[in-house]
Amino acid sequence: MKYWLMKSEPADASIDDVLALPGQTIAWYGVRNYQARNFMRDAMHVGDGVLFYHSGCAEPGIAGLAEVASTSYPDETQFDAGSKYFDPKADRENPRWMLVDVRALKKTRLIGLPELRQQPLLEDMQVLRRGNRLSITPVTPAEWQYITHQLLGT
DNA sequence: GCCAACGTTGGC
DNA sequence: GCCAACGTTGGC
Repeated sequence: MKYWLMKSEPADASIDDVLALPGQTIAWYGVRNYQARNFMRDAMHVGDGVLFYHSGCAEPGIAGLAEVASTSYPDETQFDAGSKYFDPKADRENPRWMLVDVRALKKTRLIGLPELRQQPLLEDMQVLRRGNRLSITPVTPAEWQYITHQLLGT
């Protein structure tokens, strides 16, 4: 059992949007970074815990809890010439971009960046590191425990 | 294999 | 809109 933080722009797919989908599940399309892809392809397992993070918005921070809901499979948008995620170098025999399904479990109160940065226990969290741009980062069990229990009271 | 140019992310 | 950080591309 591993834990992850996954960023989504709420204008694109917010925690509310995903909770409103059938099965509360979304294919995590659009990742075009090899490190993030490798996490989905090689390291994630069904049932892994996910912190659903809102980025690129007025109030960036953790907005909900989710879980990995599938093993990895090819991201269809790489083959779609009409998609902004189209990759001309990808082909079906040799897909370049993989994704997993993510199931939203619940919306939480928003834990913003300032609040996260204020916690000594979270000072090494990857998403808080200077210059971090990775849209998927591993979360340690201690960080997960602290966020879900101390900050969210679950 | 080096590295400059360029594009993107994402907080502020 | 700005800008720091960093990944990718492509010429050499």
